[in-house]
Amino acid sequence: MDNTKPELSTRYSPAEFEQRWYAAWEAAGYFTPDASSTKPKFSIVIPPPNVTGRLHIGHALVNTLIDIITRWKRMSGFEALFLPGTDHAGIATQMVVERELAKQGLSRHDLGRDAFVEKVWQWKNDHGNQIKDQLKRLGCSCDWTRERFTLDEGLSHAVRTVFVKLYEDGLIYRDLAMVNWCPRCHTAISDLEVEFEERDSRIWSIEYPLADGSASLTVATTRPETMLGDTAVAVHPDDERYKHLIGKMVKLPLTGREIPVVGDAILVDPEFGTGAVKVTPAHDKNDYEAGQRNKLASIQVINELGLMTAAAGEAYARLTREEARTKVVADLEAIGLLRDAKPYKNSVAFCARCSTIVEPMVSRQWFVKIEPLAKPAIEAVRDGRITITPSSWDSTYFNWMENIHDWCISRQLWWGHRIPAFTCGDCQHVMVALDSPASCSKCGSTSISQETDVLDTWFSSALWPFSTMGWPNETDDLRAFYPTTTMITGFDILFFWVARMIMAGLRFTGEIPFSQVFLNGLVRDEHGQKMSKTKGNVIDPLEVADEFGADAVRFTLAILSSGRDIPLAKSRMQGYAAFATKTWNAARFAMMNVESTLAESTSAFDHAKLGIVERWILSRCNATARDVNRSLEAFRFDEAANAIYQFFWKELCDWYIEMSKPVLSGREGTPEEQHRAKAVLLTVLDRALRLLHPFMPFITEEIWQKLGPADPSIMTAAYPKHDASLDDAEAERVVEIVQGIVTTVRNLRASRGVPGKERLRLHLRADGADRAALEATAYLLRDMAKLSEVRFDGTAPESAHRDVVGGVELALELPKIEISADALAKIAKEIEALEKELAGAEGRLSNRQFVEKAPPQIIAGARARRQEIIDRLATLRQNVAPAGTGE
RNA sequence: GCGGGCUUAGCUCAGUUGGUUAGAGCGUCUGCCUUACACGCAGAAUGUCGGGGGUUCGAGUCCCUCAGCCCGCACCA
Repeated sequence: MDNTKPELSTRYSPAEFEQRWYAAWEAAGYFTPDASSTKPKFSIVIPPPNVTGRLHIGHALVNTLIDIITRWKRMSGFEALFLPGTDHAGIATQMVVERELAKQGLSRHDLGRDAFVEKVWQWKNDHGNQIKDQLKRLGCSCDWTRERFTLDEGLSHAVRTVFVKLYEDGLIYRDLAMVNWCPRCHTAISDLEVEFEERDSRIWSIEYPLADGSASLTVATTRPETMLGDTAVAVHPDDERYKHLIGKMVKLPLTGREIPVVGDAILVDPEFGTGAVKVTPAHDKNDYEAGQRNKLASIQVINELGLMTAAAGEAYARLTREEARTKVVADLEAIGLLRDAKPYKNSVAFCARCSTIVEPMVSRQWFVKIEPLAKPAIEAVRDGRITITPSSWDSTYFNWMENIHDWCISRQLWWGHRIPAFTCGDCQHVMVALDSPASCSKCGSTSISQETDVLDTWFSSALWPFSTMGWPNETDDLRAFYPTTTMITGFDILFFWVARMIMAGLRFTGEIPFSQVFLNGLVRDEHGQKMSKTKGNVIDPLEVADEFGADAVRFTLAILSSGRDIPLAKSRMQGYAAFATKTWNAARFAMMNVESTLAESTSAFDHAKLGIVERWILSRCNATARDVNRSLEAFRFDEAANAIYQFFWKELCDWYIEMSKPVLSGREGTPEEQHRAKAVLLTVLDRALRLLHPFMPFITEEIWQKLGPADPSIMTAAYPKHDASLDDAEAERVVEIVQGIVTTVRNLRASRGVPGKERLRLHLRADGADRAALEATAYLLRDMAKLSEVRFDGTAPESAHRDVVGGVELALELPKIEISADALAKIAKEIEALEKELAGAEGRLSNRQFVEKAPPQIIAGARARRQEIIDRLATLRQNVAPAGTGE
């Protein structure tokens, strides 16, 4: 009770305190959990963003949700770890640096491998902190002392360890295979990194004459340029039209090469097209397999850069695929062998990274034999050790895992984990080991060279939950925080990342990497369109954080986060910035009224002596704590945020603060009551701020600190939990009646156009406890409904307007203002609706089946409702009856 | 082809194990500067819950079916 009352500035200006609080929290070490703590552990690892990237709204969403859960757990008594870090993102990062080099007219080959890699590291050191600063700006409570990078020495060691183990277990093999090749990235990519898109194209029919000139076969293709590499024509072995041709030779147009007609029941569907298929084993997956079956030659006519090779013929060599296509079609037409070129829709494979058309290419690559890894990973989800939320993703997960293909893990890049395979220069013996062997284990030669390929970035990401904790070493962190508790990430990387982490975790740590997976939706614009720079509908999280405050951005993302698509608009953020302002102003009001600090006043009131309004708000606050905790348990961020929003704004501000004003100002009640009201106001504000803190960390800390708390920071204060002893059904029931009466009177005033300053007289009829409670709170009715007096003596005049609220009959004396036609029509409409409902209720209650089968409480509810309708109809009819004829 | 999802107020979405009276935010309309807040207060309007059928005493909720939209996987001569 000093005279230095805490104060908040009159305006909410998040820029004044958000960054200040982040720095203070970090400096105080609040983000850094203690692995040796005896508290229960909660841990979550960040989905590592690309180290060269900038934070986009999708990152903001995921990390906000992670931070909400982490802060909530931390306040709920857990030793909580939010482990941050970044991903080296092989292709993307290499591309960025190559683009930089290109500006100087250089390619990576001009620098050489070592110098180029050094250049990328330099780039990483110069630009890799951007994401970090952006996460800080959003308030993410990451433990920066544990920050990791997928190319750190520790994580690289984990990658090599895993590679060696898988190799030794026979789960990694190197083989010649048809892979997806990106001519632009100049590397193989995995099936997942290929995106298919429907394109309007053509299907060309080409005539292939038999070598003996006796006849010809017509084949169809969507890629005429590949005909230069055809090594056979296939027909179905049972096809009566063609079976006699099997074994004969065809003269391949434009090249003059003779190729055989083969029978292949797998490749050819006799119903499709002409029933004859050209076979290009070097450039088509199915043709490659058919080539193996039929022992066909393979002629590579397209090279690693997507250019036609010498084998395609001098006329076509060095043309691009597109140029070759045009020329082949023209040349065929010129010699009269092009039958037709019909418009055709087909799905084209693009590189997910650079959108170049992928070229199927045969090359020697490293693969992971995935089925043995997938099986236990399927089990872990099937038996519930890992839960996926929303659960509708289960079947997608199973569907993919059960039909999984071997994973191509080698990339022809320079930036990444170089594959720890070593080849003897003399005997070609291949050794896979953590470190470079000094000599060949077979022939003793010291001429050893390491594999030049690097690993798919996702190979290292798959280890992230344990490699970041120090695995394969038995570290304190690994013991304390692994398995992690929760994984939150976008559903788009369920296969890329989540599934692979589960497989890797089970295989190498023998444990699930996390027990809960929450898959969040994808942020779209307000019309559901994907955000993209070209469309110009991108919302930059940093920009909006500056405009509305990081708290508003976080709250908006949380409250919109349900669903697969998250339609985001700046106007929504503006709306929740208004909520922050509301919070600020409510706190200002409280501070103008309270007389003690939070530290002094906690539980400084005797609950038994509290008035009904105080009991009510404490009960509501308690129910909100229950709802918020329950929603967060279920990852229903939208429900949780909404529960706080509704409680804070509607119940706390619109009702409780208004209802407490008469007592707080001293107009009503005793000094003791005033004292208690102040204590309750402070208590409820404190609890509300704590509930809100995970969503809006900055504003809650700024306000809370001004309240003179006992704890050093709200982020380490206890999160409110439901306390059954604070549930007060009776207070809630009574206050609901009070609210109902106030609302009814306000309604009538508005619909009758009663001027705001005119005070009206209200008559109430209630029994026993209700009457006592209403008499005790009559001052509230007077205040909030602008009444001159509230009477309980049954002296309401005939002309008064009647209504029933929660069993309490009310009669309002209205001035002689004609009921408007609108108001009358409204009442008539309501009567009509009630009559309809009454008929329904009566029909139901007189239905024997309903009475026999429905549960008792439903029947009781129906009876109560029927009575309510009857009462209400009576009052409504009375109100519209001409004066004097009413009963 | 296989698998999954969506269709609820003008817009964007909630709606737990079926319980009859379908909610929120934003927007719209009306009246208010009431001593925390006009980024505010009070009040109001709006839904054949995509169409049809079924199960049930009772369906937005379960089943079937039709239509439209979306996503993933596979295939595409």
